[in-house]
Amino acid sequence: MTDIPPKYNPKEVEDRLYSFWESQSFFSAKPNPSKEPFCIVIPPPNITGILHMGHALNNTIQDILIRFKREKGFETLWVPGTDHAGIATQNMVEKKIAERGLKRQDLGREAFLEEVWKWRQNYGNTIINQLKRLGSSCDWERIRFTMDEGLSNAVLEAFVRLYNKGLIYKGNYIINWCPRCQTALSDEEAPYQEVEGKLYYILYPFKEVKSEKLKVKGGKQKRQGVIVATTRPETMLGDVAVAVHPKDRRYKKLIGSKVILPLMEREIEIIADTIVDPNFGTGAVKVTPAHDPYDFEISKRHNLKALKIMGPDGSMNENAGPYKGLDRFKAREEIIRDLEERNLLLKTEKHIHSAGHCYRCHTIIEPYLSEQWFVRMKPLAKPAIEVVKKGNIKFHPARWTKVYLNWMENIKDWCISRQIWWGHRLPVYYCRKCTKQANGLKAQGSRLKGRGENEKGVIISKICPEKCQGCNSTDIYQDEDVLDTWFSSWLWPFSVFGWPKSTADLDYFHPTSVLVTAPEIIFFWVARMIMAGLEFTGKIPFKDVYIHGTVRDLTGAKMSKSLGNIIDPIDIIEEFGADALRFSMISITATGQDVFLSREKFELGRNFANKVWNASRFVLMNLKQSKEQRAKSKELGLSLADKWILSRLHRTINAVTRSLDNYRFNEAANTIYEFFWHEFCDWYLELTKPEIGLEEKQCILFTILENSLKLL
RNA sequence: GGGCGAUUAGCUCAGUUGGCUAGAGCGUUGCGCUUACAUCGCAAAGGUCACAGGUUCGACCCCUGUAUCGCCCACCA
Repeated sequence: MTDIPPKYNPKEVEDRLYSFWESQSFFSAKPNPSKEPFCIVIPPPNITGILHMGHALNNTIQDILIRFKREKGFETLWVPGTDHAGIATQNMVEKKIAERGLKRQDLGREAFLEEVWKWRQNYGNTIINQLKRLGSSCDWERIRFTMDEGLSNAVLEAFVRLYNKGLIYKGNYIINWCPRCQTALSDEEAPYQEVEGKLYYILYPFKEVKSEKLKVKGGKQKRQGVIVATTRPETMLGDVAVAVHPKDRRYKKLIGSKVILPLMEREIEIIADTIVDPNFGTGAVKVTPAHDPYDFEISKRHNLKALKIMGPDGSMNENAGPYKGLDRFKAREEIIRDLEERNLLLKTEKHIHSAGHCYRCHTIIEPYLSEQWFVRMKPLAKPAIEVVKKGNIKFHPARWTKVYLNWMENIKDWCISRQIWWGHRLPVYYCRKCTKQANGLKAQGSRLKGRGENEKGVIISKICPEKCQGCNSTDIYQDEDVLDTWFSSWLWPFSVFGWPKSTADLDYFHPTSVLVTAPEIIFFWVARMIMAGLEFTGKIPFKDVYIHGTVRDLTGAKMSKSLGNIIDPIDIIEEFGADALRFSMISITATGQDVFLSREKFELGRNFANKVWNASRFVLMNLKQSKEQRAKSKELGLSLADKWILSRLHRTINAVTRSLDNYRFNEAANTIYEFFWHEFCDWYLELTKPEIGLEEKQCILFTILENSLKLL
């Protein structure tokens, strides 16, 4: 803004411009039983986060909805907050103390957590402040955090209830393990990505074949052993069998015979299992129960023991013989070299396959056998499928319904324990005496727990029990693990209102009205909230789910720090203004479509904001009357132009309302843009200039301006 | 392997109940500093709406198939 005319008093105009914002009491909605409320809970961004364009889009949409409903006279509430982001935050703080040469183990659990809370104190509000800068009209008095006392209480309550219903169990299974973060992850936290790897063909010689005599040439190989194909040769150290399809002619006769596991020189059996696809590789699969989920299944069917060859950090352990201590990828190299030396590596071919990656640090995850806690999901999914099928919860655009249902119908149990320190610690306690006994029995092979049965010496309780109910011992300790962050997020729509306590807020604002989020969050959060809502409150948590597109750069890549293609919303706010940012985003984002951003695209909003500013300035600088006087001069003769612009205004109001009712935000934005710029400014304002001194003209100008700003 | 989305002006994209001479922003060309705005105004050029069939009085929009690009999911040893 340069060259402001001298007669124009910027302060005065600004005061006028914003006066009607202030005249409305937006915030701190209170339960008002006589009115139907409109309520949104913000998808809690994580406390390590900084505002990115996805947030900007998401919050702008919510802000539009909430302001729209306010304008329509609803009692509105928009609850903001953050989640504690267990793994991400812990990584952040670990990095910070590493600068002092410390590991979290050096500090110990308690001192480390103090560091985390300190970190949160200093940095945890960054994103909240950024949301404020964006202009989100949340109820900032009500800001919530998943580690707050009330919300933590809800987490423990939920765990105990599910456990008592037999919906939480502990078990030894293959889970996704991040060797860098050294914790278990849920399936959703380990998204599959394509990796260019290799498929190694390895000969497992028959028992009778002396390995020193091996001469591998041409067709002779088959007579000397079985060839298996693998992408992860290092796991062969933990092989306990070779599996073939029972009907595979090539191998039928071999079932039951033995081969020698190379390098380890162990005897393993050839077994038959229908899970094996005869058309892949050689049709023979090495079976590594401790390091592959499907091999684990096979091992259960054939009663094979699982042999773990890797430690939690992804390095080889004492079962790996000479490879002990090597990192998994280093071990792979050495094993390949050793196999080559022995003429056992027959072929290597390029192979593109998918591997899970840690969603926090992008390390390739390791399928890893370990004892974890799980939520049994099928029973929770059933009612959550029904409410969507019945239309009690609607997705916008509707196509996401199918995605949701498909996932829900194939849902797997949810691994909820994490081997980190920052988070809600499991409300699980053990009596040292009883568990010792139980472990003794386990070692003798007796089966101790069934589905939902209490393991001996295990106490599930929100508070630490004073003594063991079994043996009265007071030697009690708590499980070391914490819960998946999403185990607190899935309670969000009612935990923010005080659940499990029954509160007036909960009664009035829950279920909420609409949930606005990105597609990748459907599984993480939306589906789980629906399940939790039905399970714990008996109600759906929201009626509408609006799924907006993903923000991408011009090449279509998702914006991410690692790609370096981020456009920082704060930069845009500083250069163009928050209104320009928000208006641009909305007007270029078609319903549910991904949005491809570049810096230049924000010029659209900047230019429009500038137009609005100048038009407002022009109207207000010519205004002579007070608001009260203007109200008095209502009944005036209207010219054709006056009637025209007023009719266009009302048409615009109707069109914008209709668009917003149908979640068609870009349409609404473009409607008001078109009206304000090309009808109001280009025509009416110009037409009025000669008569600007007339009271009735000023009156109409002000009316149009005020209503346009309200629409905007 | 399954599911989904996209394909419209030089560029980026809108276009929901099938009825237009198919629209916008940016860019381009010409003119314009008329006391809100050059982050502007006026005017103009620019499209066989991916391709091939079909339904219909009428299709950018509905149906079938093809091609290209992208995304998500899946037990790719």
